[in-house]
Amino acid sequence: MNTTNKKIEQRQVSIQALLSAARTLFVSQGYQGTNLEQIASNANLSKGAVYFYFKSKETVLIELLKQVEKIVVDDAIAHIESKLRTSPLDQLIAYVHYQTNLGITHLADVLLLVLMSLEFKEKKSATQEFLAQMYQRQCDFMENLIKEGQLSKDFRQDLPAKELASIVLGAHDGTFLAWYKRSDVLDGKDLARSLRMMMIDGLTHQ
Amino acid sequence: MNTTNKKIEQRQVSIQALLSAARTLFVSQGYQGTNLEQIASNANLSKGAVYFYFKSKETVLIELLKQVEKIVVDDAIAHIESKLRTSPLDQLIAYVHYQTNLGITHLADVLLLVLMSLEFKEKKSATQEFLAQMYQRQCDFMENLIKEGQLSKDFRQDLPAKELASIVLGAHDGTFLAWYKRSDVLDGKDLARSLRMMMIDGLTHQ
Amino acid sequence: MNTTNKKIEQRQVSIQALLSAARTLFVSQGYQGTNLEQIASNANLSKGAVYFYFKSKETVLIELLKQVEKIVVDDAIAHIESKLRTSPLDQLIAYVHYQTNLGITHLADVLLLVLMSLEFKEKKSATQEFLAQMYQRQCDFMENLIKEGQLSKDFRQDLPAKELASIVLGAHDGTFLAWYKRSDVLDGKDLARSLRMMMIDGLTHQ
Amino acid sequence: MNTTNKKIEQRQVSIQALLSAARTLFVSQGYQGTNLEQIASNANLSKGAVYFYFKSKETVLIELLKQVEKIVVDDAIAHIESKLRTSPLDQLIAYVHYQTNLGITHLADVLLLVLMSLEFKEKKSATQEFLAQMYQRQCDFMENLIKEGQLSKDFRQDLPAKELASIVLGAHDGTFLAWYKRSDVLDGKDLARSLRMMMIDGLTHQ
DNA sequence: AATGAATGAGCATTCATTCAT
DNA sequence: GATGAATGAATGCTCATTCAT
Repeated sequence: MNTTNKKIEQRQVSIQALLSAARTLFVSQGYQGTNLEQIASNANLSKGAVYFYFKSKETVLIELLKQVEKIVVDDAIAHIESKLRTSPLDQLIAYVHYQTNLGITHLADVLLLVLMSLEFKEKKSATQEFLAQMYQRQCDFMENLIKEGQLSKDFRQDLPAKELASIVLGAHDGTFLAWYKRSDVLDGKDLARSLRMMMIDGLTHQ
Repeated sequence: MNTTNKKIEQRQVSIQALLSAARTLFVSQGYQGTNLEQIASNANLSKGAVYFYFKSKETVLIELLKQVEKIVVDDAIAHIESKLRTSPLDQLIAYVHYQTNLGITHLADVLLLVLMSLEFKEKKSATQEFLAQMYQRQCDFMENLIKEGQLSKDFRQDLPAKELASIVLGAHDGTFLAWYKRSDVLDGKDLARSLRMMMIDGLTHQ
Repeated sequence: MNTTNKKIEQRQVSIQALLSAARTLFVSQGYQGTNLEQIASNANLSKGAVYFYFKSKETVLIELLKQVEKIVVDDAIAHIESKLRTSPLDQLIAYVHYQTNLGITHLADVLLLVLMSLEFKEKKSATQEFLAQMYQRQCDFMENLIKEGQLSKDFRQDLPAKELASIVLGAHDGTFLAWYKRSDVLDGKDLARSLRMMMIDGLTHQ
Repeated sequence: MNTTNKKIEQRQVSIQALLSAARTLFVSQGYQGTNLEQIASNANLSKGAVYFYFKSKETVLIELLKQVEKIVVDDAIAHIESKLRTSPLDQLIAYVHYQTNLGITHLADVLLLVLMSLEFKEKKSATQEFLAQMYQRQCDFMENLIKEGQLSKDFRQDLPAKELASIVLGAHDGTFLAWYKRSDVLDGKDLARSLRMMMIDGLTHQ
């Protein structure tokens, strides 16, 4: 391996160390509650290094959110859309499985998304716009899925799709937060299974 | 009205103005994102006045949370317990009605509770302890209610009560957050009704 | 007693309570380290009352210092001058007795003088000027006394009067401060006697 | 000189500039009377720089006091103990010489010690404890020296050692303060000589 | 005679950001 | 590629002072 490659590799190591430190800290302390000194030192680097790799503190967050969007939105949608031939109910089941599974495999990413949405809710900024778009995509996707399910009579028709979609997404977010608050007394598998069944049975109730 | 009464009244006016301003700002910008200058000037007072009435910024929040606890926890539990003779299902219905109704009559209070819980999650402080106790009470209450409903066969028995309780509470919180994020496109009544039915049908599914 | 007299009496009671509280606090915490709230509440009054009786915080101090000047300077000098016919040595003995005695009967006053002199040393203000004049009077008095004693051969002539005067005054001040710092382990009577003898024997050494 | 050395040197320059500015200001205005802005700008730096080098305002003071302890206590004691074979009288003479000399070579340090002792007298803090220990060491050292001198009959035995020690130390402190108050009219050499002789003759008086 | 309410300037401290090296 | 030094704006909080009652 030549010098340039080594450098590029080192670059990636440092960037990943910084992003990883930032994710952990943003989730546990919030964006405002985390300072650059903490991010840098948790990555065994200096504050200056953060500015070598990122334009600002907010850029670090946006970079993280780009990674999260891929996992939580892009891949989720792709995963379901790979099953287009199946019924809306099967698609919903696949979606809910996918999402509850993320709570196990990518908890920090999911929480980061939920928490940053709230922290940047009313703060005009690049981050806010990025998050709003991401949320909109999730809502649209879920609303469409529910609408199809209502047309196919898989799902209940007595409640409007838009509101049902918000509840499905909101219940997921709320459950992740509950899991985060009380992971000491809750069982992750049971929680995931309970959420899935509550959502599916709730939506298919006639 | 005598002089003393006028002063007491003025006191209450100022305190309420400050608390009200603080609630609005804490909900929209977060606790850390709000500074005392904003609270004071939104109440048409100076920063110094805040310290005349409250020991610290955190005391303002705790005072608000005490009010919220009464509305969201004490009154809710009292409301349900006034119906002790009724079936667990009826009690759950009453609870869910009560809570969804709060989203209309006391949205800011409910949101304050949810948001502060997250912001203070890992911050050792009086606030954190206060919030943790409040949340514990809610969880215990809901878990007991669900256990009773499972015993009486009102509710499904295939999922554990503790996790179901977390989902009911989490779904409420998540839905309030969704409502806050997208109140422009959602219909409050529909959302409340959808949440109630999803929860009740989800829990009573056999 | 008529109403007016009662009022005048009440006035004096409040003023004395404030001055007394202020003296104690200024001595133990310094002028800057004491706030008006403490003075007022230690006198069972409100902050506003202080401003009813005094123009400002500094006025409170100046009022106290006027009382102190009478005791520590005026009365001391008068006391010695009542013995004008006696020898300079006897006058010095009388002075030193008087001053060490003040450490027992009026410790707070003496300390207030010493401490405020230091705290206002380089702060241009009415207080500073007042203190400087008081100190000047003490120095002049002592220097003259020593000069006379040197002329009468009561005192040593190998050291200049001005510097000796500063040492006598400084030793007193320093000893009062030492007493204040370590009154738990020192014996007041012994300390006073030791200081008197060190000063007298030191000055009369030939 | 390499880069690292330059940085280390720059570091020391800035730290010393800050400490020096702080010493001057603390002595002339007191600790409370000095704000960080003054310290920083007197060192041609910004307020932030103070916090780059010191944890807090109080840390700046403690750092200064550590330097002072070395000069005023450690070195003084070491200086006398290097003469252990000599008589207590000679040791006292050496001590008094050493201390009066400090008034010329390290006036600011000596004054800082005296003034901060008073300002922190009743303020529970790290500084207070540090100062109390330093003062205790001085008292113990002087008391022992006087006791030995009393045993060897070098010093008077009619007064207790503990109180005599307090007077020697107190007289020094008081004289330094007098010198600071009136250096314009006093002669430093004469003052130092007068203090030395007053102390020695006062202690050896039989 | 005295108080409670309110102000506003001042202060210690934090922190994102810049920059020379 | 990365750091240490330094900045300056922002913030929670204190406190002397004012004033209506």
